[in-house]
Amino acid sequence: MKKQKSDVERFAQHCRSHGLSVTHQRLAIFEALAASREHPSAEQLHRAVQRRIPTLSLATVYKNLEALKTIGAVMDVNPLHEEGRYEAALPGTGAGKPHHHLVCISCKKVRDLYDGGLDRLRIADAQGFDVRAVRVQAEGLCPECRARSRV
Amino acid sequence: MKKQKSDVERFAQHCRSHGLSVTHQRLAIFEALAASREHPSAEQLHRAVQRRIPTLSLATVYKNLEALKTIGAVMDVNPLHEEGRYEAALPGTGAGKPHHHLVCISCKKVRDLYDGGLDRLRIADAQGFDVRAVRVQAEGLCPECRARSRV
DNA sequence: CCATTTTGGAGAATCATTCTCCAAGGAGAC
DNA sequence: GTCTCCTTGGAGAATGATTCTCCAAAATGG
Repeated sequence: MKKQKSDVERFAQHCRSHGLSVTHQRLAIFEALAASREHPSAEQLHRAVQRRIPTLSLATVYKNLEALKTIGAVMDVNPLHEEGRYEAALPGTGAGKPHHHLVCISCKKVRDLYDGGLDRLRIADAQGFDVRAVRVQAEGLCPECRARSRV
Repeated sequence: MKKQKSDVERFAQHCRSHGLSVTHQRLAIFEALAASREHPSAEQLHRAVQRRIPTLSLATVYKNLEALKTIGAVMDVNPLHEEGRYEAALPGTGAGKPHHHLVCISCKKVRDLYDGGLDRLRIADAQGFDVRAVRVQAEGLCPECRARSRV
């Protein structure tokens, strides 16, 4: 079909214009990701693509996801997945009250964000989920990393 | 000081009422977490508490964080930190437009959430951050997990 | 203080992710 | 198409975070 072709073309151009070659492994990984609405893990993508390319190694999936992230063709669902981060949750600890987070995309620092306006958010279409909490995560560069990147 | 004492008491009661004994390791870990505004990792907490309890093992920190999570005294900053999750980000892939996420706290499934009302959020006090993106994460039980938990 | 559970410490085991090294495959020039 | 050059892929080892196993020590309830 025509539409499919043009998506592949767009991807190929995006890669080439950023200096990445277009291998069939890379293309297959991207196609599998774009076709899924599951926000898959590297392992799930590996399994999916292996049906087409049985020799595909898991390390290749990781290498390609990393490469595609740097050219903006792929995103992490979450910027804080490398190690667990915790906060106290008992009243009196400061974290007892509802709050949100500022996350530095460079150094991964997290700051609390208290903003009454964000506490009244309503989810219009919860798709059958029983929503227990709505968290806002504002992602950007912290003051320290801004200063450092300006040097 | 009086205030300090009462926080410790509150923590001890919370533990006992949930069937957890109150060890000095557990208390020290909670105190270190409550005293920090850094949203520390397990490793950072371990280093902090070791100054008071040099023999404390890292495994103990993990075991206690897990135990305290189940009684609600501690929370993860992020429910998706066990493995990386990805999405395509090129126009035409559906993930190109701004969107938010519904996350199941039980099975960790992620669904896209398109809601124009959430795209206009402004951060009142960005604390010097250069905010690049504001993501809303609605956490709760997905339809499947709701059905399963009702059995 | 005694008996019963729960917990802590040490290190091995596991899981996700990254790295190393070499051979194979793409991209551009002819 | 063919020849280089450089990027990429595959295999498996290495690393880092987290969990498990096993036994001794400490907490709880009487």
